[in-house]
Amino acid sequence: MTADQRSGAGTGARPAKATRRRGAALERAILQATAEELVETGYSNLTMDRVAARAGTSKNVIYRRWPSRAALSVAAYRQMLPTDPEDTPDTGDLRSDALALLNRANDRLSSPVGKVLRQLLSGMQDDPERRREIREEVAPAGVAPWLTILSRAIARGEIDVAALAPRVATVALNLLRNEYSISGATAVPPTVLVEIVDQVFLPLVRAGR
Amino acid sequence: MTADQRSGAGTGARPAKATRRRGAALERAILQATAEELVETGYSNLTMDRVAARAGTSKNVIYRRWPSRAALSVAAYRQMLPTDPEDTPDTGDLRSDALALLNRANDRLSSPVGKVLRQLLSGMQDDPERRREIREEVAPAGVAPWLTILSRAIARGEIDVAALAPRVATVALNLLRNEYSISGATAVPPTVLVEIVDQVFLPLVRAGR
Amino acid sequence: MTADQRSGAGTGARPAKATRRRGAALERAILQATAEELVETGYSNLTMDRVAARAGTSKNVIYRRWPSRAALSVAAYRQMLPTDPEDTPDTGDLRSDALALLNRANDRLSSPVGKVLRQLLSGMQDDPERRREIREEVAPAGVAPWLTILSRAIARGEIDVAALAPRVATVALNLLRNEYSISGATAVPPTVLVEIVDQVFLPLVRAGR
Amino acid sequence: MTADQRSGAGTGARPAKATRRRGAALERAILQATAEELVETGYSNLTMDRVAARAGTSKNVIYRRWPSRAALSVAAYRQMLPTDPEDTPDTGDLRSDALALLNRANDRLSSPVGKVLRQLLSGMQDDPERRREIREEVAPAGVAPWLTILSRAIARGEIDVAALAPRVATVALNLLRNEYSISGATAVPPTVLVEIVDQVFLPLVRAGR
DNA sequence: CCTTAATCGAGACGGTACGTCGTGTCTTTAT
DNA sequence: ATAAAGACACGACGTACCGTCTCGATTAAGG
Repeated sequence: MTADQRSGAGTGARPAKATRRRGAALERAILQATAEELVETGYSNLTMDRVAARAGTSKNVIYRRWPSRAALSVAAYRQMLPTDPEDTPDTGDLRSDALALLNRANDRLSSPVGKVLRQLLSGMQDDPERRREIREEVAPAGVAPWLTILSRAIARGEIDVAALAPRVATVALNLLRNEYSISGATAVPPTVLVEIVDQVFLPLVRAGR
Repeated sequence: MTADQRSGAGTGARPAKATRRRGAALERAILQATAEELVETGYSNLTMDRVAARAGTSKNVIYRRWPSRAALSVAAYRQMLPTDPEDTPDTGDLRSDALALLNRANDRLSSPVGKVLRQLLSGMQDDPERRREIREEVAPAGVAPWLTILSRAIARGEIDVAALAPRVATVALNLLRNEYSISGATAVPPTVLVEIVDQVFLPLVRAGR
Repeated sequence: MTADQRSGAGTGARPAKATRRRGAALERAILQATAEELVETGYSNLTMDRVAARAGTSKNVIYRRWPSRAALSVAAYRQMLPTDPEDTPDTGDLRSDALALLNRANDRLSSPVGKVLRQLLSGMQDDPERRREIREEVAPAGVAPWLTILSRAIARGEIDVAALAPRVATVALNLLRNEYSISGATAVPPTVLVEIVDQVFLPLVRAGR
Repeated sequence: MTADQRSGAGTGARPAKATRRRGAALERAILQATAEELVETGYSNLTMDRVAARAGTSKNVIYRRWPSRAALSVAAYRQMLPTDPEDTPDTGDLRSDALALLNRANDRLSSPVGKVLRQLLSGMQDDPERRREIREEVAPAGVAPWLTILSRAIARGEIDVAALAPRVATVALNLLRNEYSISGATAVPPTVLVEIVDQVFLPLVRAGR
């Protein structure tokens, strides 16, 4: 939250905001407040009243921009995503690369941001529109680096080109996601990641050799 | 509430049930009503008031048995599960067996009961107690038949004994579950099942041969 | 309550009021509804739910203005009081004047409004705040005309000035009130009024002569 | 509360009542419990559940004997009344006698028992049956001594026989009662008693002389 | 520069559902 | 047969949040 965003809210003689926010600045403040609420209380406990209060605005202003709690939350989630491009690991060894990628995915899913993501996916079980938004935002993000490390392994002659098939390339990621969808909030232990890589991922990509 | 405010209950023209339900019979009626509400309106739209009305009882009676909407719903879900033992397919061909099992799982997950299951898992993101209940109820159910068909294939010499490793045996099921957790409410098309079996499951179990 | 449980209000086929009531207009509507309920069902059977329904609003709105059923009822009672100034009888004869005043008081106490008053006084036995409100609103109202007719009688030389002492001037009224507090709901018969005037009031005010 | 009334209520391993009470003993225990609740929490906060618990019995047993909370409370109130015959003051002076009687009435009305009485009268505004019960029990009690002191004053030649008229004889008592019905819970200050006697009672009974 | 239309902030409004409490009735078990 | 225990069906409580609305204050833009 930027410092000028809210002047002494709650003080008896309110000094009156320096200037009334509009447009983009206001929108950012609302999304920021929503993001904070999402992290602190979770999606299912997020209320429009609290978001409005935290952002120093009114529900009216929020509903003018987003039609529902769900839409607002998805919009706020987008702001939470890291924007820096991720560098794909390149150790020269497929197993190390895969473990690195899987660990990174695990870190993200177990981070506050990941927790929010899972809550959103859950909370929008019956809102296909929002689900699509989230899926399109998130899903593709993870596939590319796997294709990269597989391509390098193919180049090294380690595995066959068949491993680039989407179902094969994403198998580790999908199994990890599945762990979360079953286990709920807690982080997946590293042991499981090793199992996924050694018992499923590596045997599979090497099968076609 | 001041006590002189009390209304006389039961003076209306109630049909007056033959005899007042109690204990198990009443419990069954409540779970039945809950199950119907779950199928008709979904978990997130289920209200205690409606369940009570539908069951012809009062919220009081419900809260005496289950501490929350979540607990009630999980209990009702249990009643919805089919109780007949499932016969494991045995076609003499591992691929056919796997497809049959996966199709059956898909049918279940896309059925009303499956829909309810997914809603429950979603709605209890932050209620580890209920999650555990569901997981324990549901998860193990699906693994056994996979071990069976794999054992037969091993006996036939089709695949290696390594395929009995839990992560390997459940890989198809887990990938299917993952499809649902991503795609949401809609059923997974048969094409995907075939892909999972042919691109992942079969190559993997045959890898150790 | 988990927040994903939220229902959409207003989707039904509401008639949709021309314009939404606010402030004074709304307040009047609520007090009107309360007054009607008080007369129809009595204070002890008055419920916030019914008042809200009758006024076409929600309990929320009522509780925002009045902290309790008691406070609401007292406020409604105020609206029920006649606002027109009462003309003091002046027959030239103290006995006739007194009987006229006492009859009027009896009529008021036995009217629906009077019944409500008595219910309120009863129902707020242990709410000193509300009692004070009622007392201040109601008690003084009745004393003035008695002082007037007594003053006239003094001017006529009928009685002594000592009759203006508060305890003396209000004795008839207080005895009438006492009849109600003992007898409960029913009206006090005219015979009693005559007795009070002839056996107590007149002898007393004439005593000092 | 008699000692054998309740054995270790609330202790983990209930020792089981020595013997199960029946008939009169049970009835007394219930009325005793009711009386205690009336004094402690007041009529409007008295609940059947608590009475049953306190008496170590069940609501069923209570309802078999008394049809309602009101009837039970009135019955319990009767048990609270002092049974010893009251001695009428005889100072040889009507004013002293009257003040003594009025003070005694004031003490009773402001005592816990008096408080209960007023609550009952209030709470049964619309239960004529119970009101009658209370009135018949209580009202006559107070009149006799007033007739006694007035008779003695007549014998002394202090006042005229007309003072024995019921309305006259009870005027002080009724005015005191009225004070309570207006002021509510608080005790009436002694000043008021003196005023009633000196400004109303004495002038009135002496008027006919 | 001054009007004018739009938007903001604040909060009231009409609803639905919550989880709790007390009523008076009913059922069961044990004395 | 009745006591004790407690479940049952009902209605009301007071609170929370929804999504809509009204209202005055502020702000940007156009004549």
